[in-house]
Amino acid sequence: MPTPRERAREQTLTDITRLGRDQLATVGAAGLSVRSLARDLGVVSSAVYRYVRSRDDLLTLLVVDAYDEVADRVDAAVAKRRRADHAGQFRALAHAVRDWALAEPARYALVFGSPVAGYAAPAEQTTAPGTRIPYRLLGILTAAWRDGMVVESSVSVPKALTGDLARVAQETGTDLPAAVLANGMLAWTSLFGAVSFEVFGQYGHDTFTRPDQLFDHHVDRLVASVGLKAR
Amino acid sequence: MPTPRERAREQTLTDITRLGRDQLATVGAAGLSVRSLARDLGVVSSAVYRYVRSRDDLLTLLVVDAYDEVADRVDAAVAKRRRADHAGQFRALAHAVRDWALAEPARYALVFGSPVAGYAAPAEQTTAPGTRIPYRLLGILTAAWRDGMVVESSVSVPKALTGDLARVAQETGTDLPAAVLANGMLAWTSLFGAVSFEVFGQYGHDTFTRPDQLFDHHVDRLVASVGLKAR
DNA sequence: TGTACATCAGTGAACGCGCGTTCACTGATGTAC
DNA sequence: TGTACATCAGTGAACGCGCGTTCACTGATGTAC
Repeated sequence: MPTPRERAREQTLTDITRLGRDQLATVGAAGLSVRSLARDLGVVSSAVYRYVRSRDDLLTLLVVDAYDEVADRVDAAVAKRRRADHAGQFRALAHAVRDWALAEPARYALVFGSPVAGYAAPAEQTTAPGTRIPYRLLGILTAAWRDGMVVESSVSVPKALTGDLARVAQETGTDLPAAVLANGMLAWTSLFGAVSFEVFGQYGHDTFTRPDQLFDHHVDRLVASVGLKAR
Repeated sequence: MPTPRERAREQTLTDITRLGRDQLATVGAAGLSVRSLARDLGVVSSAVYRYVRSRDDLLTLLVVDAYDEVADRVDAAVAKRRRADHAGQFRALAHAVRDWALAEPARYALVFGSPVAGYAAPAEQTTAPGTRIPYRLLGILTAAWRDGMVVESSVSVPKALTGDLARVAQETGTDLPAAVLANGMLAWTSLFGAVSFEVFGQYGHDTFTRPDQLFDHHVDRLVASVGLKAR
């Protein structure tokens, strides 16, 4: 059982994360400041250093927090679909990413937008949470493939890519053929392109009255492009 | 003919733009500073205010500069292809964007990445340069359509989008059918998704030994998805 | 061509503000005997 | 159960640095007569 001190520490860390999220939303990652967070926390600035080693460390905390939250949403959304409904799972993943991104644009920008100048996310801490969504996508495609629910692509993959794709397939333990794996990666980047355009306002704010419908349409096309058969 | 004073002013504005680009590359848009730019320029900080009204104004200058430079590269690349080679023009556009983005990641991030916290680009100044590339893409597709070089899409567009698409078509003066226009927009967002993933390092820096080949493959798929026939 | 005046680039000081990080410290909480 | 000691959260001062913007000014360049 945790001691009162341990519980207090846990609580303070939670508060720091929450206030850090708020700061991201108002001043952005580059403007994130230990001193200002300390003020919000009602504590002297040096006290924050009991919890994070440095400003960069605080940023890493928020990066991991953001990655984990989107991935949790994705997992929850995918889990609601029937195991055999691979296309539905793919759609659920896409919509979960979009919904979270629209609700949390600053945190989306932190992990999927432009890099923060002068900050490099430490791979040991961010790789695992950062790869959860692509791994989930890969898992959905692999299951669909095993169930015979992927129409094999007639498009041939350039020779220069087959080596890399074979390595990726081996590292991730999938038995997808190279062409399908490549399609999956393209769908993945296209998905984030669509979400980024909408979240970052590239479309112009009044071009589409129903951006959700445009997104649906895009996802439909992506489902088709990876060859996922409807259930 | 310009007076020496006018030429000097022109030269200083050019220097400010160049030094601003350098700052973007090292400290990012959020870190861009009038004082530090003044130091680089060898001048007292208040002198810069003879040339830009404020820090935000400086940022706008750099946004316009970046938009215009990519668009110039795109125009030059497209112009090298034969008028009837629509698919080739599309590919040229895509590669010009990617080449520029890889050469100028900070400026690419400024205009196509996450928004800069606390800064809103003034529409009057940035809309025209910012729409050059999508307009060019639209022009390529429209010419191809008129030449009968687009296979009509069998995909139907959701009803909720037809109104918006008709308005876009009218405003831009294209006679593309809604389905092709929609395909063009999706290709456009997917293109920037692919470039952003590569420039922002989302793939992991050693996943693909030949990222150019992956991009080629992606562009091939986009050409097919909009229905552009090979020449 | 010469002179008086207007324009404008750049100076230097100032205002009021922010930042990350270190360090010696106080006092409360936790633990081992 | 009580006491001595260790741990650790939070303080407050300090270091050395940065920022945007305004303002009265000097002196060079440009222009109108």
